[in-house]
Amino acid sequence: MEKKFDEQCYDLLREVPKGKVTTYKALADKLGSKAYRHVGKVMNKNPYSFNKKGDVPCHRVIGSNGELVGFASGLKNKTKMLKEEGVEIKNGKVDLEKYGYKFK
DNA sequence: CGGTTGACCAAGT
DNA sequence: GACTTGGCCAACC
Repeated sequence: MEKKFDEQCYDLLREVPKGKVTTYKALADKLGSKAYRHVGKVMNKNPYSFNKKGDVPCHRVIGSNGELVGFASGLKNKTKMLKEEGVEIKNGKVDLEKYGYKFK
């Protein structure tokens, strides 16, 4: 057990390419847990912001239904960033079928 | 060790 | 269709 659940979340998140998004549920599920909540909590504290060396695109993480749930810097900002990356957002929602990244 | 906390989710009212 | 409740899991105090 080298990495904590938190760090695994970050690692998985780093895997998400630009222009794609993932869900808290997918992350937790991929890690073999249902700690959706914990993922968000960790992201909120996120020791690595995508703006820092950690390069963790926390803004690419959204709700399970493709709906943007929350963001420390403001949901508006999150939406904007995603749009900048090429993700089409309708009414604060993302098309998971198109932009939802699937982990291997 | 027990209780609190979360950027959640699904179901119920 | 908007709001409330319960549940789930791991980290933190």
